[in-house]
Amino acid sequence: MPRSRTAYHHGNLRQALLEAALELTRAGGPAALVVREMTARAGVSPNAAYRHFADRDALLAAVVEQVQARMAEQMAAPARPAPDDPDAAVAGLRAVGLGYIEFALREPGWFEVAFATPRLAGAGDLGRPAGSLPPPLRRLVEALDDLVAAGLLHPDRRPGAEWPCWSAVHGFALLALQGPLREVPAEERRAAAARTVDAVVRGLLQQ
Amino acid sequence: MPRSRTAYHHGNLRQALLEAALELTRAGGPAALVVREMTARAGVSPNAAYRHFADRDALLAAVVEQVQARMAEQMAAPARPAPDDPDAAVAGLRAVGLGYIEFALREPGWFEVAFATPRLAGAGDLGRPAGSLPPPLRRLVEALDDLVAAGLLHPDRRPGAEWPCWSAVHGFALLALQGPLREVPAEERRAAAARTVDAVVRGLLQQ
DNA sequence: CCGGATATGTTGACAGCGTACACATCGGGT
DNA sequence: ACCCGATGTGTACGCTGTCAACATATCCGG
Repeated sequence: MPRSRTAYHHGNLRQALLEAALELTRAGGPAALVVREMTARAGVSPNAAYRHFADRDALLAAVVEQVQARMAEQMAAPARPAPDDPDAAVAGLRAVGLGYIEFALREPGWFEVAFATPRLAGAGDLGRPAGSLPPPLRRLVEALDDLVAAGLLHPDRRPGAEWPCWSAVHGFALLALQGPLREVPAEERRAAAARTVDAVVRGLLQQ
Repeated sequence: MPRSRTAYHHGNLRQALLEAALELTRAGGPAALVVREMTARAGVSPNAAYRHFADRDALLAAVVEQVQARMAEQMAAPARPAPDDPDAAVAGLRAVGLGYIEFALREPGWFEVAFATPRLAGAGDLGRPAGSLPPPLRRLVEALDDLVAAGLLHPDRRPGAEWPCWSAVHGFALLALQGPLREVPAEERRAAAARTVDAVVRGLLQQ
């Protein structure tokens, strides 16, 4: 409810600024988050932003949060498999990995933003409070738990299983966005993505 | 031969600038490459740099080249295995992967620099001119070829085998440098690195 | 041996960036 | 009815990369 648009007080500028910031970073990543441009799009003077964010870093952190949420939404979310369906468990893990890569390729700017923070808040301890993890990571944790439930991954091997998976898809995404994989044709790239996910999943199951 | 140090003409400024740039980026990555600071360290005015580099991007490209060379030097280079030694071939591939990760952790700034280029020159076509590939990549190509020679990887599976390997170690390095893996203790991190390399190698061999 | 051409370094300036400080204006509680 | 805190504006500062004009050292042909 933006009540009196008195032309001086905006209503809820914070929201408007965040939307402008999302628009900017979508096209150009974190580097495209320029305070003056963002405030101009909101029809406001540059310094107005400082009533809502301490500095550019704080602003970026807020954008990161928004982007991570969208990322989780857009990552394919198939129904979790029944505990006794091994094939579905493996398929679920694969889907999480490919979803990660797909998001990165579809929204390069936002993907870069999602990691543009000194410390990815609360992802270091993969510990118990599963609900407090960044949403994309929670998907991965669940898929691995399902793998254990299906009897495909020994519980002893469960701790730390996130890292190989995350490493593979994260690395692939970056090679495809900023690295040499950008120059290979889309078809071949898609095959490479599938093979990468496949290799790490297979390797994980047999360790 | 820096002959007359007449205090106006430097001798070979280009080299001095590159060394200053390496020093700066070593500590702070590409973002720390500040023209004014670099020229100051060389004892010269800011604009002097423009006699040797078109602009900051060209300068960065030159630094990238230097860093990639150092990276190749520092990546463990064990003797290539005999064509009939499967264990040695696998060990070789593992060493390349772990060397990549080790370099990234030992020289975070330089590692970031190594990828701070719009297009990683000539890495897109993993094609024939093996000598023209960036040095770190060549190591990987050789290790995979050795795997084929040892009969562990079917020649049909050889093309594109670089991507899963590179993805895994690259992703791991970034998660460890800028991502959540930074917060986990070094011991655990080392184990995760080994497991990641292991998983992808194992997965690759069984595809 | 000398004198202009050329390479190389300096000076000064400009636009764009994040942001600190002082001031203007609006909305809500006493 | 008033005033006070929240919110937006204007001005300014230091930092960045980079351009244009100028100064100086080196080299090459007469």
